[in-house]
This record gives sequence, structure tokens and C-alpha cells, in this order.
Amino acid sequence: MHYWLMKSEPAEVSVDDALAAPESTVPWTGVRNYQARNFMRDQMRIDDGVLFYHSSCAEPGIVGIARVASTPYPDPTQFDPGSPYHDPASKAEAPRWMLVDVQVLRKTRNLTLPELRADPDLQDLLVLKKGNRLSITPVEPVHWRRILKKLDAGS
DNA sequence: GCCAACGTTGGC
DNA sequence: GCCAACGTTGGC
Repeated sequence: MHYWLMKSEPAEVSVDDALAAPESTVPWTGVRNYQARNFMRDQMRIDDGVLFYHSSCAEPGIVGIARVASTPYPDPTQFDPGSPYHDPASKAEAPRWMLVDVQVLRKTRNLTLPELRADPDLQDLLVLKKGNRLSITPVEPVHWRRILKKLDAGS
């Protein structure tokens, strides 16, 4: 069992968009970074915990609790010439980009980035590290528990 | 819109 | 394999 933080731009796929999808489940399309891909391809398991994070928006923060809902499979957008995520170098017989489905279990209040930064117990949370740009980062169990506790206490 | 940080590309 | 140039991320 692993835990993850996954960034999404709400202008693309917000937590509300995900909740409105069938089964509250969305394919995590568009990841074009090898490290992030490797997490999905090699390390994620069904039922892993996911913190749904809004980035590149007015109030970045954790906005929902989700789970990994599929095994890895090829990101269909890499083969779609009409998609901004189209990768002409990726071949169907050897797909370069893999993804998993993510199912939102519940929306939370927005546990904002400043609030996360202000918590001494979360200093080592990877998403808070300077210069971090990875869209998917592993979350330590102790951080996961701390964050869930804050969400339960503070809403 | 700015810019720091970082990943990728490509010439050599 | 080095590294400068370039592109992207993402907070502010």
C-alpha cells in the first residue's frame, strides 16, 4: 500500500469534474514526465491512496481523497493527433506513456499550500520542496495520516 | 506576466 | 558524455 499526491490543473480536470465522471473515475491523462510515469507504471497498485491536488490556480491545495482504481495501461491521448498530449514518437506496439485510473472517494475542503507549509510535521512533504515540479509524488504514511487528520479536524 | 527551478534536446 | 539553449511547471 502506497500513498500519492497527484496534481491536476482544475481548468483541465478539477475534483468536481472527476466527481461528475462515471464512477467518479478519470484516466490520469497527459503525464509526460518519465519519473511521474514510472510511479504510475511501476509502483502504483489498486487501492493506493491519492491526495487530489489542484495546481496552477488561484488557491493551490489538496481538495479531495481518491484511490488508484486501475492497473496501468497506455495513455490514449499519446496516439491522438488532435490531442495536445499527442506524441508522434510513441508507437502503439511500444507505448511510451502509461497511466492509471483515479477514483475520487470524497471531496474535502481546500487544504491550501500555505496551510501545508505552515505545518512543521509536513516539512518533508515532497510537494513542498523548493523547485518541485513533479506532478506525481509519493507521500509518506506519516504525512498521509497527518493530512487526513487535518482534513477531519479542520473542516 | 514574471521568474526560479528543473527536464529535455541536440551539437560537439 | 558534456553542457548550453530551450521549454515547461507552477507559485506568486
